[in-house]
Amino acid sequence: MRITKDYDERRNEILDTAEKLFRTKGYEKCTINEILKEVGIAKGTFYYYFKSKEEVLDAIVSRYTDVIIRRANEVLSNADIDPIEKLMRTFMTMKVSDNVEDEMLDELHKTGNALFHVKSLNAIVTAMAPILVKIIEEGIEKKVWSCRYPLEYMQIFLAASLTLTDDGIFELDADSQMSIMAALISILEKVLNVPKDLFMNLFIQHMM
Amino acid sequence: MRITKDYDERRNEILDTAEKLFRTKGYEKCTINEILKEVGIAKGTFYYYFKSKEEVLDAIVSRYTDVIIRRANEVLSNADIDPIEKLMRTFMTMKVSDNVEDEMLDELHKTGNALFHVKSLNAIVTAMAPILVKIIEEGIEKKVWSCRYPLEYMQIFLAASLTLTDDGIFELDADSQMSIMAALISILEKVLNVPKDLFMNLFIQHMM
DNA sequence: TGTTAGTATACCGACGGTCGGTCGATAATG
DNA sequence: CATTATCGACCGACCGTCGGTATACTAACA
Repeated sequence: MRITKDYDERRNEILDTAEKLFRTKGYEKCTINEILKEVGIAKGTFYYYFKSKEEVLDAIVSRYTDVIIRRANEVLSNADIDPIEKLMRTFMTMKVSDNVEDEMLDELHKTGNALFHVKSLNAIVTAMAPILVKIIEEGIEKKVWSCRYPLEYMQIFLAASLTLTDDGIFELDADSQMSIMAALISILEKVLNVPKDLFMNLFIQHMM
Repeated sequence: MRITKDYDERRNEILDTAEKLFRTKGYEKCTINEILKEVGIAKGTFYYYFKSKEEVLDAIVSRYTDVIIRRANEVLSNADIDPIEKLMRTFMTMKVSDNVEDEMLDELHKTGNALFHVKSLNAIVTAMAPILVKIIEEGIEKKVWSCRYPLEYMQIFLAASLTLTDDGIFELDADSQMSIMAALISILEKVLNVPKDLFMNLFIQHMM
């Protein structure tokens, strides 16, 4: 009758299901009862693992941002690649879907989910900006580029790209999003004082 | 016993009260019953004017964005001032508190209000970007500056500044916010290909 | 021109139903 | 037998509905 499971297993079960439902219905619209029904547990069990609905959202946001941060740090600590390549790869780890998870993340934004957007935006900018700054500083030392406001530029870059490419906030078509990406890259070239189209050409290469 | 009022008067009464409460308690935390109690009306009356709580929020967002858009258009259509001055003034109309309303707007962001942020961000970027583009184009014609991606740069500028200076999303101190403003202005100088610190000096003058 | 019947408009508040969250009981585990 | 995990009835707060009512406006008639 009563099914007991390992703590982590059950917890992830709830997390996976909640994420799937948040993605399809949106956080606000999705009820806890729906999650319970889908997982096949009782109310009490849910609240044994999470103390509120919002805590589940936080956990989901963390799962994603942790992955992004980990990847970025791996790139950062790799001594074999030059700063330019590091910068490109770091941005790539945020956008390119090398697995299914990233597409799911896009879905989560679509459902008009303000809270999710704000939470992940904050988490990513706060954690990513310092990593990017280190790459910028590495490039300054190696005379690859120069930069007046490393931290602020990175914050601006991250905030703008995460906000403008979020389908839950702006419903821009693919062309418009590509134009914005091009503009962002050109800004990056300008603030780092590198030759025009240097990053853009590399970006196109990376996309192939 | 029963107090009847003019339609617009009652509607604004509800709007004013709701805004005050959203500002002090936050949109999510504020209940409709609290609004009713404060205004001194019944449930039915509220729903006679608005079909949902969210519709009230939309109306409040519109009230603010409409003012900003109107001011921006006034600046745009003024033939007596040059593009540089137009650009500065337009940005000023968004940030400088020449009346109390703007401070109230800041409060609304503080309460950790994701939905309000997303709604106003969308409204402002969508409406302001095209106006700014016209100013940019005017400057291009008059050979004041040049610009590769007018629309996209303005979208990026607006999205970044509105997001990063929002106390409800990032809790940055005054110094950090000023640094970001400085970085944003320097980006503006770079994307418009004007001399370094041109806008920055004008900005400082405007602040005096 | 004063009266009244009729209509549109603004307003009321009890009620329904949903949903997030609590809690004491209880089954499995070791 | 103690700890851990699970259960589900229950609670209270809240959003939104609905049938009905008071007030203001209009027009027709005396």
